[in-house]
Amino acid sequence: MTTRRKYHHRHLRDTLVAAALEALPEVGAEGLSLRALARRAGVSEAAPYHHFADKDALLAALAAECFLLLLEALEAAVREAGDDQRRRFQLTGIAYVRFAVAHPAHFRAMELPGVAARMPAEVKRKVDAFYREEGRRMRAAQKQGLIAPLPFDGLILAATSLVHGLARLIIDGATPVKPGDVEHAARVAREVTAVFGVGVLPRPAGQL
Amino acid sequence: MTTRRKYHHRHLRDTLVAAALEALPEVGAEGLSLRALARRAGVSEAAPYHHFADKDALLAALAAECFLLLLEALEAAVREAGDDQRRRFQLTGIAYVRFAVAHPAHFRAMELPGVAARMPAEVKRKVDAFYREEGRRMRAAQKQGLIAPLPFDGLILAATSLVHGLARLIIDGATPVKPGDVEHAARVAREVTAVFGVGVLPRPAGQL
DNA sequence: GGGCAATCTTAACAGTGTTAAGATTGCCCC
DNA sequence: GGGGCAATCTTAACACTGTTAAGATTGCCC
Repeated sequence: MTTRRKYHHRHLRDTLVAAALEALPEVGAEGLSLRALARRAGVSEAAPYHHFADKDALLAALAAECFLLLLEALEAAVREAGDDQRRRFQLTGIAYVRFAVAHPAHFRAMELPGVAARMPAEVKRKVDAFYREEGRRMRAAQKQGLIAPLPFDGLILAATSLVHGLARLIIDGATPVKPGDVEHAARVAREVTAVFGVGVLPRPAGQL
Repeated sequence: MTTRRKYHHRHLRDTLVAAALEALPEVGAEGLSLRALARRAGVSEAAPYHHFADKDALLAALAAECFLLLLEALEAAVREAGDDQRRRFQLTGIAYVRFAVAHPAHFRAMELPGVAARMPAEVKRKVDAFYREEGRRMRAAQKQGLIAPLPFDGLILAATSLVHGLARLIIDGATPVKPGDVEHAARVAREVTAVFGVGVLPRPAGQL
C-alpha cells in the first residue's frame, strides 16, 4: 500500500514526473496512466489536475526530462570524442542511437504526438545551445575543408535524419539488431554513419 | 443515425478496416477507437470482437493496408524513374518522404507499438518482393561501378534510415517544412538524399 | 426443413481522462 | 499570534474506452 502521509504533498508535480520517468520503461510510453501515476505517488487519482492541465501536459513534462537525458548522453559523447570534428560528429550520432536502443521507451516518449511543440523554454534553450555550439564547430571544420562544401542546413538535416531513422528502425525490429543489444546497435551505427561519410556515389580508387 | 440493415453484416471485417482507414486522417492513429469504428460501420460496439482478437489486431490490419498504400507509392515512383538506378534510388526515397508528409496518420499507424511484428504474410511477401527486386538492381549497379563499393546491407540500411528519419522529423515539425507541404518536403528530400549521395567527407575538386 | 455454426446484440465489468464540489492546510498580512 | 485567502488535495461523478459472457438471429449444409 502506498503510504499517504499528509494532506498536502508539497512536491507533487516533481514526484509525478519522477514516477512517470520510473514507470516509463516498465509500461511503455503509451501505457502510462495519470491515475496509476497518482496512485504510485500516494495521492488521489484527481490530484494531478492541480499541476497539469491534462495528460498531455504531464507527457510533455516527461518528454522534456527525456530530452535532457538524451542531451546528457550526447554531451558525454562529445566530451569523450575530443576535438577531431569528424570523430566528434560520428560519435554524437552513434551516441544518439545508443541512447535510443538503451532507452526505447524514453525515446518513444519524445515523439508522442504534440509533445515536441510544447517543450519547456529552459529545455529548448539547452538543446538549442548544444546544437548551436556543435553547428559552429561543424561550420569551422567545413571552412577548413574537413567537411564537404555542401549546403550546411541540408548536411545537418541529413545527419540528424540518418541517426533518428536508424534508431527508429532498430527499435521497431526492422533490423538484425536484437532489442536492447546496445553494442550491436553501436556497431551498426558506426557502419551506417561511415557510409554517410563517404557517400553512395563512387569515388576514384584510393581516395579516402 | 447509422443505418442498421440486417442482423448479419456479412462484410464486417473489411468494412471495419475501411472505416479505420477513412477515420485515420481525421482522428489520428492514437485517436482510433474500436467502439467508434463499430458505430461508424453501423454495428453494435462489441461486434468487432468476432473478427479481431483485440484492438491491436485491428490496428495491425490497418497498418497492413497502409503498408500496401506506401508500397504502391514507391512502385509508382520506381516506374516513373526509369532504369537509371541512381535516379531510381533517389526518387524512391523522395517518394517515401512524400507519402509520409501527405499521409502522416497513415505513416504513424505503421509504427504503432507491436504492429510491424504481426504483419500479414501476404503483405510481407509483397513488401519483400519489392525490396528484393530493388536490391537486385542496386547490386547490379554497384557491380557496374555506379554505386560505391560499400558493404551492401549497410548501404541500404543507411538509405532507409535517412528517408525514414527525415519523414519523421518533418512530420514532427522539427524542420522548416510546414505540415502537409508535400512539395516543400520533396525539395528537402531531394537535397538530403543528394547529400547522402556525395557524402560528408570532402571530395577532390571537380569530381562528381 | 432441421440443426449447427457463424455472426451479431445486449449487458456488464474494470479501467481511463476529466470535471465539479468540498475538505484541508500553508502562508501572508494585520 | 490569529484570520482569512489561496493553493493543494479528496471525494464523487460522468462519459468514454477495451473486453468478456450470455443470448438472439441468421446463413448454410445435410
